[in-house]
Amino acid sequence: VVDVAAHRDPGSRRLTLADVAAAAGVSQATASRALAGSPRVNARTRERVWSIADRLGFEPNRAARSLRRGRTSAVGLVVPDVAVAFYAAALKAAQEVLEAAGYHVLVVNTARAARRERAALRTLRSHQVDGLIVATSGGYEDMGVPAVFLDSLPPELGEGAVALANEDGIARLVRHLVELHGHERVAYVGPPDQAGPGEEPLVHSTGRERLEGFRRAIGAAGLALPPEHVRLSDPACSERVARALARELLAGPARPSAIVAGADTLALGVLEGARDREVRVPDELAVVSFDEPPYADLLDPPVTSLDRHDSELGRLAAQRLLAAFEGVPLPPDAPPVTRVPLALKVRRSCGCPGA
Amino acid sequence: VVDVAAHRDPGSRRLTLADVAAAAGVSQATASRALAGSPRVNARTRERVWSIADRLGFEPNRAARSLRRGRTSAVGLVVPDVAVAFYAAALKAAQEVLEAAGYHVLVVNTARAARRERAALRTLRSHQVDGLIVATSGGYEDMGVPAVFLDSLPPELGEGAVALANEDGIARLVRHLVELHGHERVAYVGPPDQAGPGEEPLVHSTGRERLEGFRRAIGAAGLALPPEHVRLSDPACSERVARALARELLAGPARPSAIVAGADTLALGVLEGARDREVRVPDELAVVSFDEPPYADLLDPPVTSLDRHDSELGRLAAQRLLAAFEGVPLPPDAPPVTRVPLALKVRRSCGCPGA
DNA sequence: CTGAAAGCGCTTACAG
DNA sequence: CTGAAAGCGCTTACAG
Repeated sequence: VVDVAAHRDPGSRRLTLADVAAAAGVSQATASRALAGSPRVNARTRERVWSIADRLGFEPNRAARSLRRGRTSAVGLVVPDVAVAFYAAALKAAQEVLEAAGYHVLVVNTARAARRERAALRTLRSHQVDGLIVATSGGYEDMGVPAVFLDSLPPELGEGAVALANEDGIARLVRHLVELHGHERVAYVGPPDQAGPGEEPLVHSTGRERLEGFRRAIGAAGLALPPEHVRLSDPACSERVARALARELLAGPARPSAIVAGADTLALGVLEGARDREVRVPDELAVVSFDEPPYADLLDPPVTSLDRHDSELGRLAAQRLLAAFEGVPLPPDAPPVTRVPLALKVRRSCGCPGA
Repeated sequence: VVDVAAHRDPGSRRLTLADVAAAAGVSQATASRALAGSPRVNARTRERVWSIADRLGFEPNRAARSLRRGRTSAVGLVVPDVAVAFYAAALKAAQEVLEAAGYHVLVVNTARAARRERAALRTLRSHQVDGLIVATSGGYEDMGVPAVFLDSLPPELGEGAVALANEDGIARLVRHLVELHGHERVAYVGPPDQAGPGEEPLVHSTGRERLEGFRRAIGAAGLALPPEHVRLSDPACSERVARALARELLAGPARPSAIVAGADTLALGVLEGARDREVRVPDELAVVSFDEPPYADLLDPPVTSLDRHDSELGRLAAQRLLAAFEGVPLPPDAPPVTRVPLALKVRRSCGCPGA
């Protein structure tokens, strides 16, 4: 029923290389070489072919080229949710790098489901993508194609991986609360540390790293950590869940004096939960966030958080993939995961006077 | 230099239909028909081919299929900036609809430059995309492929267009300020009403519609509108520019008592500008926003705005494109542009007591 | 119901 | 420096 061709002007069959070659009075082979900028073609001929192709508005058929070459100049980008600012920013940055190198990008959403991730990967394989950038939700399997991982890491690291300095970042937040503000009852609301039941575990998943970072930092500070002061959210880190968790945390008698949120959406949920309980931030409760919320300065109160490097993550992953394409191996002494360090941006939610 | 093949295991040439056919003991033609679910193949044969293909993990080569069929089952999505929440949400929704219908999506960023948009469109044509969804920045030209427009509209409307009810939305905001709060000096900070110099004009561009909507609503309310009370931002609607514009608006003697922001980022900039001038919102200045800012409830003050329909826009555009693929024309009496109506969400920045 | 064969539009050894 | 020809992996008239 689909009739795309009908949309085109009646006689205007799509232009092919043969048309360009005929118009230029050369063989198709020469036309192909000329357009590819091959040095094995006369400079004048090349100019002529170029100008004719340009005048006619010729664009080579990529399907034909891909079929013939056995590669597509396409890269698949697999993300849990493009509508999340973090992934959108990473995608944009990765795309800029890849497009500049002549690759185009196929984006697929997995909705954080391992099964959908596997389906997405198969689709991308059938597209013959030359490589993958994957923010895995636990469904990654080798497609026989170079893969670079972003943010969340599977057991096997493929051609490389780029992630935030999760442990170190959490430690910074905890130290600020403890060393500067003297908090002793610090609770945590963070992303879950494992995939859903029945899904592959993420050995170095972001959630686990942040959670372990928190435990370690609290331990290093010599503080007690009652189990009920550690709360994990749903995988999407939804504000709604964090709000409920914060309400629970603030209900008991051993109420924390500070909360570390393991993601910006969780921090926003915590602020709402505090408001629900009429607990004033920062006077009665300090709140700090791993990721910077959008417009952190305009929030009530402005939220102290680590700075964001979403774009940098995307850019680095793309660069790593391009390096893999060119056969540059990971240096043997290089750490398997490139870690992007994070700095603290102090605002008012922690109790500091703010900017 | 690129050697993707080297990544694959030595002997494991990628599986082809011929392999499946051989394993099933049928011809390639029969295997093809079986996998396509053609009724013109014996049910038992079909089952056998299916199970073998499944066991082998066969995925047909899309480049070959596209080349043969003359269509790709790919749709191009052209947006100014995927990292902007509005486009990210629209993209996600469009993608869900298109993937469910067997299409995949190529996303291209234009960075709001008409020239980059033209380049993107040519790339997509060379991909032989079957259709386009375009949030144009003024560079659209017909590629001989069905196109549906999203949010911003070019002179010629292609197969259809989906946009927000811009005029009506602005009118709602103005009426709320005037009729409920009695404002008489209402200023406007909005997106620009035309493309940059030297670029094609956008006849129905979002910026122009909102601006005209504002002028009309102020006129309908019988209020004066000094020219200096209308300020247009940069095309990206950056917070920084809006902040400067708000500072200017609030400096003069004829200071407005209310500001309508034509986009959420502009509203946030206006809040910052007011803070810079130590003008309290909403006590000394009411602020309302066209789009809802992220976490509007947590801002200081919570921002009164129209509700968002980003996903709906994407979904509708995708559905319209699928209809065009199936040859469903726009009904002759249908308006050329589907308008999504917007409702007011009252919070505190307008002067209302809030929720 | 099944198969042999042509052909989609490129690129690239292979000759010259 | 240029051309004729093969072939990438599918799908689909055309025969049977």
